[in-house]
Amino acid sequence: MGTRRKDKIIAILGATASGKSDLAVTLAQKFNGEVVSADSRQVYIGMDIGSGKITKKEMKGVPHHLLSIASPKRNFSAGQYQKKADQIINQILKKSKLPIICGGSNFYINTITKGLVMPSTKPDYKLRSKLNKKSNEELYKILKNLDPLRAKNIDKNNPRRLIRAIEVAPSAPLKEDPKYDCLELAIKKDNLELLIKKRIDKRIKIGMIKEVKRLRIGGLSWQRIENFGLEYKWIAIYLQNRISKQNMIDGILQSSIKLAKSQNSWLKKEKNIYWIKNKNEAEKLIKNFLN
RNA sequence: GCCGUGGUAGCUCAGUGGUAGAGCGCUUCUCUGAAAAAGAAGAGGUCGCCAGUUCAAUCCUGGCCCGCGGCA
Repeated sequence: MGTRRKDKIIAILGATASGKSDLAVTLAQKFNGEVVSADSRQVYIGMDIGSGKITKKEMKGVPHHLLSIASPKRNFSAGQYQKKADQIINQILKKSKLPIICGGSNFYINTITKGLVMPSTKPDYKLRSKLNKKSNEELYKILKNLDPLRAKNIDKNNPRRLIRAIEVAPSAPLKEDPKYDCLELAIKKDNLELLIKKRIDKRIKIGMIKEVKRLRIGGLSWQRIENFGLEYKWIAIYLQNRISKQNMIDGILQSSIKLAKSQNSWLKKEKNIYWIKNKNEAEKLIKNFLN
């Protein structure tokens, strides 16, 4: 009575600017795959250049999923991502093709690779904005009444965690239930700083600033745009004449480097990751894995 | 040259006659429906240089060096 063998999928991980998208396309071509993006910004419509979304041309005919699927006016979440990604992955598997998850939002990736079992309570944004006005102490008190157990080991200084805990209270124990057999490959790359620098210039040249203007004209508040971070944040500040263009570029660079570092340190602690330097190493590992 | 003003953490600056502070950055870490988000911890200083006053000077006094503004 063995458990059913799990379906095999691939995940391409790595810091921003490490070359995930290209590698995913190459591997998809070689192994009859389709790419499932795992990026918390690329899910939004109209956020293309600044989020580094792959272009039609760069896809080289390989189907890509979960890009431009949500309005930037609404919040997207890891839970929504998990549901959609599961659907897509199943569809790809039904076609006997190989799902290749590819992206830099490691929390999103974990919802799939680890099969995080999220609390069933959906985010309640009205409640959140109400709770956002309260101090951490007040939030903690509320949580303590609702869910004393959770209150014991929560980070008391983190309003987002407190608010979510109140939202789902009383919470069930945290669980993981992986649905797939996943080979996780992470790209090891030096010189990220230089790559990021070049990338900023290129993106400005092809209209990244206009893209942000368009978002604003499309009805997003500056606050909302700044919340998206990195290029969106700094360009929005620049467009409000709060900083110079050079400060904007410096800001994007600095935040991007910071992001890359935190992505890498997230990946470093994951046990099941294979670190690869190039596509040959990736191909070998995948061949092995699929046999 | 004269008058004024400033020199304190990598950066922008608070501050006090009694063991040196913040914000940002940096390093490390946390994360179970906002994750490019939200948090935690830590490392960084002969407080421009030299002398004086004082039990004690980053702080008061004098000199010097450097930056900035004005006058000539």
